[in-house]
Amino acid sequence: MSQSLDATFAALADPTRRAILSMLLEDDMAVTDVAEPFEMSLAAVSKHLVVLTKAGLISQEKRGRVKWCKIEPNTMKEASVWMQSFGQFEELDMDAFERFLEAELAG
Amino acid sequence: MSQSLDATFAALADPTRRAILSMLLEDDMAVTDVAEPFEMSLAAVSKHLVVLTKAGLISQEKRGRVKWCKIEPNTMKEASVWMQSFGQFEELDMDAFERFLEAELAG
DNA sequence: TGCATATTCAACCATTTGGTTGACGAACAA
DNA sequence: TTGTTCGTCAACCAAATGGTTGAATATGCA
Repeated sequence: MSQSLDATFAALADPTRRAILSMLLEDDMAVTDVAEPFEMSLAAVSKHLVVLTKAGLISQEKRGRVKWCKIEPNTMKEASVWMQSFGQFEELDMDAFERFLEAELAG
Repeated sequence: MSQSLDATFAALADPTRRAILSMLLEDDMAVTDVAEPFEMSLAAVSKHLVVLTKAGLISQEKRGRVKWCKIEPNTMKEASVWMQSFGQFEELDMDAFERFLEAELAG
């Protein structure tokens, strides 16, 4: 489902979370492996993953003990297109544009 | 000059600030006029404008008593480019997008 | 001069954010 | 069963965020 731009941009505002997204671009990963390169606790990384999940930027699926994280590109696409619209379609009604995106990307 | 992605995304995470950017797409505006449609104090809007300025998303120029705000599209473009690096997005449904554009721009 | 307008500053407040630690439950392995 | 690994939860903390109000500054105008 389509997440809010608020949550998407807030999630992207943190460098740790952007790094996590870059890592997940390579491949799906378990929570412990996601946390490994960071100099913070596993619990902290786990919280970052919750933020990313709530924003719809990743999804998590538990198989056995292991919770796998994978990128959900649609949400980022929505934000990306919202941003590109500045400068390209300056005359657009942005409210209508947001409604359009929401409808398009929901499907 | 290039601002940090942290600041750019954090600035974009607030709906008031995105609304301000949409308004400034139409035209440059004075601080008081930017604040007018919002149900919050002028000081609060002034703070939002500081955030947008520090992020490089707008610039402000004082002429007489009036401080004019204008969009700086380059910063948003840089963030947009960062997102494009996640280039896994499927293309938007361009037919639907063009129908939307046509409808919007006709009005 | 004296007053109104435009904007910011300063102090304050409640909430959110990003981190910590220790305890916990769930799943595997011996 | 016993122990180990995976991940979250709960409580706590400091700092940042988004808002308020009232005072201050700076410009323009009569």
